[in-house]
Amino acid sequence: MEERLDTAEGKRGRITIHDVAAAAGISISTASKALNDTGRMGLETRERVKRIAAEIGYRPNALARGLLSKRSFTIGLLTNDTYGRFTLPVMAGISDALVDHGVSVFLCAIEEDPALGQIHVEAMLDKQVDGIIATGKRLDRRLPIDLSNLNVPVVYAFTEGAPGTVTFRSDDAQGAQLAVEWLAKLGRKRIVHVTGPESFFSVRERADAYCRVAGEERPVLFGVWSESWGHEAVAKLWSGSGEKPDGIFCGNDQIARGVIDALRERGIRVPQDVSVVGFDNWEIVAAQTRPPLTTVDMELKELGRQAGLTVLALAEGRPVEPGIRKLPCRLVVRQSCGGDTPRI
Amino acid sequence: MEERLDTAEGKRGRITIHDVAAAAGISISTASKALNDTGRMGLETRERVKRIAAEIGYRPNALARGLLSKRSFTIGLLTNDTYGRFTLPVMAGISDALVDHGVSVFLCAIEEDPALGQIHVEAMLDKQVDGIIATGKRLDRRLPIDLSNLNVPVVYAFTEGAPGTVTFRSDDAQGAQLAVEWLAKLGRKRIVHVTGPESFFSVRERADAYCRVAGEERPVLFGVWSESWGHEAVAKLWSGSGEKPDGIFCGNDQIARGVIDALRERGIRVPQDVSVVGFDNWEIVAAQTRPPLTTVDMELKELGRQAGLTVLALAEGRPVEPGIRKLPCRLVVRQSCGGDTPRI
DNA sequence: GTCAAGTGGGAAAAGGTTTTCTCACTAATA
DNA sequence: TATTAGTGAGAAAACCTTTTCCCACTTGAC
Repeated sequence: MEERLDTAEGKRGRITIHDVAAAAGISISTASKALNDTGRMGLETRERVKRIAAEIGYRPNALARGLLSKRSFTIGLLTNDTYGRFTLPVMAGISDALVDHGVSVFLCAIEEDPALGQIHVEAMLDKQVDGIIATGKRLDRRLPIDLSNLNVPVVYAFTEGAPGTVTFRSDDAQGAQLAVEWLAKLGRKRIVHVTGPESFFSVRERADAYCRVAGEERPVLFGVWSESWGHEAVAKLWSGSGEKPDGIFCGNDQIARGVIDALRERGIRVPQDVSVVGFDNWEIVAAQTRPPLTTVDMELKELGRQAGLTVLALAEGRPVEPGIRKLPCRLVVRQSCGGDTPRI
Repeated sequence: MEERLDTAEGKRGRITIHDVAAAAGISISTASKALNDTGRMGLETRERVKRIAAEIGYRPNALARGLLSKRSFTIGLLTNDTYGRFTLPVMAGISDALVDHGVSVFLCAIEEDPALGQIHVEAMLDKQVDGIIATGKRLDRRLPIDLSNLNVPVVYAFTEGAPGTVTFRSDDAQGAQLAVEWLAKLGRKRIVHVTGPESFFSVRERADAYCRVAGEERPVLFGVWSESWGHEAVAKLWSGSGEKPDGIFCGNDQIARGVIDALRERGIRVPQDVSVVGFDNWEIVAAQTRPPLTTVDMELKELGRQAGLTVLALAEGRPVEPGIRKLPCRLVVRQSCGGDTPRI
């Protein structure tokens, strides 16, 4: 018995459906139909074929299948986020959503190089990807390559998309609101916002939401995305003679880190004297600050998951309404604000 | 002219070699041979075909080609490094090396889940990947899945491989030597080593090299991979009554960051009083410390590049000698040690 | 005993490409 | 003139599946 199977496998190369058919003593069409639960045949035949296929370790060749079905069960993920801080969670979400559907993901990091982008896109199209997801490190910038006239569906995630397409992004206004409301709920009255360059769309969006919730007159300090700007901002805030803040909403976790360090250096206690909230929930920063940082998570993994399901829907011809979908952020409570809400 | 081309394209779906043949008034075999520079034909015919193919935007279908050639021009990258700190540079190197050869990369993040790993490996095999590169976050741990009996070549990068295979890793001993020699060259005499858990192979390897260069009697403090351990270690070192160190070689950049912060809090100047070297060159940490961190770079991108070229060689049947290849590290000089060497 | 309907299964085409073989024709040689 | 050698190009097979169509056979009804 075993020997017969070995002989069947003994043929050169991979096991094909021919081997299954031969081992079961039937034709390849019947074998195919048995394995795919299509066509008509005796239940007993069907199950025998399945059993034999499993025994000899048959796995269908996706290339041949794709050639016929015009579906490769493959999608491309294009990113210009070299460092991968945003891309990786998105990628994880996509992969997570699609692995059940047998879809694999090509990852192409194209930096800011249009030529490289072109090469990767062409390679993906040659490989008949069912769709492409474009992602980046900035909501208000496009990838350095035009994806609008491809004959495969394109979905944008965390990067600016073309008109008439689907774009997923985080709801930064809602995230900012979450942060400021949390500070307010903890009784903080003199809240300030220390954030990145005003040229970033999401900076403006977060700042606007902050003003809406905290009050128009509350100060916003624009700067750069670095710890040192956090230090500097604290120096600025504490240099004047006026009232000092008791809550600081930071534009990202790195700034928050700088702020917290600067406060500690001044002997100001976090969270007793001042509460600090970050943005991004970049674990590696947020969890290592002292105290660990309460921060806003953009749910990038969920964003990736939805982008994955959407590109799949488009690939299968299901209708999807174009537009920008804003996904809600989530507040991750650690210890930089005080408050007694249990850790999430 | 344009209209004729449009009509040619007007057929349903993608442009195939049939369209090229039709447009050129020749058979598909001749078209194929013309485009691939094989077979015999008039030079003029060959060039005309190429020109027409370019004009109508023909691109060969990689699925069909792969079906026949048994090469999919696709490889799989398997990683359990969720955060991507090590995987991303490796990925960038692989992609960089292979894009010229028309090879695309499937990225599969499998966490520590063997079942998920199995699913991804099977999906990759179904898609006829030409090879697999396994990478991880730890040199001395295997991925949670056995890749030894696949009928595609497997190369290991920054993770422990199976016997008889090719494994690429960084030369941690050489990297540690680089760091300690640099401290010595700057005149530091009382060097200590603050590092991660002794259970890590690379920790032991770096520590051994450190002892060899700095002297057997120099102290090694094992701990964990975190900033807070860096703080703690400084507290330990400065709590005793003995001579204080003037050079600290840290097991990674996060520890170094903690060490530098702790030193500053004690009013000890870096680099004037104490020089600090890190390990990993994790830009986001190393560049944000104050002062910026001199650290050892493991050249992961180069490692990825070599892994990519190796798996390609194996896929093409070129012989590759099995074994462990250690790639040299590089010292990245910033400002945490002093010294007048220009920034690299 | 004929017809219709239903059932189990196979033959063949299709998908796009590459490769091997074969053929027709020309030019050069014997 | 008859043979050879060389040249340009096409037909067909192969890669592995899926799917459509068809065939042979059985059963039940008339």
